Amino acid sequence: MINKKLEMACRCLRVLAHPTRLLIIQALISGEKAVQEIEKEVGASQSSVSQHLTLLRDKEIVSARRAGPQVFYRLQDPKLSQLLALARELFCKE
Amino acid sequence: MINKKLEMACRCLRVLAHPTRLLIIQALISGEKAVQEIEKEVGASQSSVSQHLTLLRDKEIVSARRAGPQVFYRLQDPKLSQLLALARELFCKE
DNA sequence: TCTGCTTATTATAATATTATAATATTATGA
DNA sequence: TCATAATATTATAATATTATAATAAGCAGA
Repeated sequence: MINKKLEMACRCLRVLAHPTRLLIIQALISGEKAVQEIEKEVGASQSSVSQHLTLLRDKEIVSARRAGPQVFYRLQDPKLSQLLALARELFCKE
Repeated sequence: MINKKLEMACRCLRVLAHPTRLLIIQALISGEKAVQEIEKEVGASQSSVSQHLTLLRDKEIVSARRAGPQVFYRLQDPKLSQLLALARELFCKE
């Protein structure tokens, strides 16, 4: 009953289902940002943000580009904002 | 930064992010079903299905209706199938 | 190469989630 | 009330996730 695709979708959803990671994704909807900027926006520690970004990268939800000492992250698929909008509609009623 | 609505959306997403629970939701897209039918469709034990249904009920993702000895479950919001479709598009590529 | 800045990794203790087994509840018919 | 079928709850051991602290690694300018 439980196949590979279902497992993968679950793992991706689970990676989305974390407050800090949702904030990171929210921050990236307006465009790519360096880790430092993300840290400030979401208000989490360097290590924490880096680890969350690793999880998001592993699931190919975000991708990274190095520019000198900085690493810029961006969303892989703009459909992600649709997913977040739907989640808001469904789960943030009134 | 992290507010109540965000927390709630996270908790709901986390409840979605489980293989058995996704199968349950999938099974309910075609209409309401008794627990027994759900058990058969998803291939999980009585206790397991019941516990998963409790989590889904707690988050108001499904609702229950008792009819004699049976309890029928259904999806609260048809938008859920849109969410699943989007998740499939995003996370079940090729 | 040394220094400073940015980001990543590792280790770990605390907490949360899960599956299973056992038991309890609820409803119905004999 | 008793027996049975359907569902729910509880307890618990195994596993997974998380935040924090410490350390490492990558890059650029002096």
